[in-house]
Amino acid sequence: MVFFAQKGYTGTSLADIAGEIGIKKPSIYAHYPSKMDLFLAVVDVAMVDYQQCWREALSSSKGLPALERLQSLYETVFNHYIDDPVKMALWVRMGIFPPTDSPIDLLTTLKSVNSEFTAAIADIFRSGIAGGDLRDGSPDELAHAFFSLLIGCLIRAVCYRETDFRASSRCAWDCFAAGIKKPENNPR
Amino acid sequence: MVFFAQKGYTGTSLADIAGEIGIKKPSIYAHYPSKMDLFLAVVDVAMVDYQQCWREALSSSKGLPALERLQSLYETVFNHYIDDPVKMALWVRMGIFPPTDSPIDLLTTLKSVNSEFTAAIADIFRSGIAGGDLRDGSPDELAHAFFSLLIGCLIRAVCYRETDFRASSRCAWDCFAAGIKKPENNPR
DNA sequence: GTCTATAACAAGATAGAC
DNA sequence: GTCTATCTTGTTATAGAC
Repeated sequence: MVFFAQKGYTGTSLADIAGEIGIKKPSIYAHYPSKMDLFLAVVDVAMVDYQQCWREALSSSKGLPALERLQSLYETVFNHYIDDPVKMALWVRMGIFPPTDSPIDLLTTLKSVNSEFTAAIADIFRSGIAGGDLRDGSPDELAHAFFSLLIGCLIRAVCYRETDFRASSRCAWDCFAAGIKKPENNPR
Repeated sequence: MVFFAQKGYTGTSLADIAGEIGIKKPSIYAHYPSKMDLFLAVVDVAMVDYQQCWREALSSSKGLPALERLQSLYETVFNHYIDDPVKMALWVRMGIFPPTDSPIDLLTTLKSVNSEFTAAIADIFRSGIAGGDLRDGSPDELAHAFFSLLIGCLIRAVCYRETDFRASSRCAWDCFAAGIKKPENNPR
């Protein structure tokens, strides 16, 4: 929902939401028992969308060499969010600043959802290092670096909405890719 | 202020703040004409602190070779925030999700503050490329990549508070540094 | 400067008619 | 399911005593 993404949980009133969809405030309670339940339903949709995005990206890139696969994942997830600023803003907000009085621990939930994908990224690094394509290093730390770059680029895109960061984010990836690639063996 | 960082502007009540510092709610109005004025004063402190951090980091690293200077800046700013999670949370929140009903455009203000430092980083890239230390590329895009990695690492640190990301963020920098460095000229 | 008291208001939530 | 009307709570803000 647009309002939760832009104004946050406490900043959004039920009157806002009701007006958006053309009904009056009390009618919301015919669909959701409370504001928090409505919010959690919205978050749930975003969470499923996030998981689908990653799972599809992982399965469709299966078999690629490590570096190309990482780039494919980076680009797929980046494009998934860069084209939908509202979705991205909601996700960033929930991931960093969930409402403090939520009945379930949203941060913990999101982290456990994410752990599936950080583990997958770490595995790709592991196999790339084992295969000699990638420079040696800790797979977990490298996965952290991967995610840091990705969310850093996405967040700058949220923040500077008027600028198109596609090219710059591609540049960021190119630098990172050059840094994780195993240096060519100098002939002789 | 702790509450603004943790619960945001709308999520923070004046009663919270008054209780924190040991006075009663109405007494706040002896110091600030409104809640928003109080908030803007807090933001102003954070903004000055941010500028000081960057300006000191820039001046104390003056004269270093481009790559070392970039690393010095990265580490200085990272450490400045990693040691103070509240300060970091406030800064991230204001930078991404400022209150929507602020009388001044906080996002624009922050961006103009930041433009001084993105320009400085781009200049360092420019001179590093000219001097042959760094790989060729667009200085502005490289500066974007630098900031993306930095705030990505910081935001992951906000999010996963229980994990110490110092080592991992150093790893992220090492990858990036290896990627922006000019490849050694293969002898022969 | 800080307090008690209170006004004015907005927001979440509920009851009951249609 | 949706509405009007109402209740309750929490919050900003002000007035006036100490």
